[in-house]
Amino acid sequence: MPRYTTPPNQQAFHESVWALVAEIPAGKVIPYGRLAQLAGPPAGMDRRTFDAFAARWAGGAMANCPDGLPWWRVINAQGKISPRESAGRQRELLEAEGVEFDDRGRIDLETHLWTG
DNA sequence: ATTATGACTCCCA
DNA sequence: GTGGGAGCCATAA
Repeated sequence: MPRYTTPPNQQAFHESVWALVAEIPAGKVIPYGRLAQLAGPPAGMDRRTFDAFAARWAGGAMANCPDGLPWWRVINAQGKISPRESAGRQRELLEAEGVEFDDRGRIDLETHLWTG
C-alpha cells in the first residue's frame, strides 16, 4: 500500500467530517468516501489528490472521533464494517437501530444509505 | 533530517 | 466473486 498523507489543515477537515456524522439519523449509514465528498476538499487542494485520499482521510477523522457522535453509522463503500477492534460493537449498535446485515455482513445501501 | 503510519476506494486480472 | 496494486507528500516520534 502506498504512502498517503494526512490532509492539509487536518483539524478543520476532521471537524467538517464530525459535523456531518452528527447529522446522520438512526438507522442510516454512509460510506467514508461519500462522507468525505460531503465535507469537501480542503481549500486549495486539487480534486485528483482529494479523490485519491478522501476516503482514508474520512477514516482518519473517525479514528479521532469525539465522544457523543454516532461513529458507528460510518461504514465502507462495500456496505460493510471496516475491520478493527470495535467492529463487533459497531454491528451491535447498528442492529439495535434496525439496520439489517446479509449473510456476508453487508448492509443494503439502497435501504439504509444516508445521502445527506 | 528520516521513518512509520493510517476506520479506504477504484480498477483490472 | 476474489485478490492485488495504485493513489502521492502531512504529522508525529
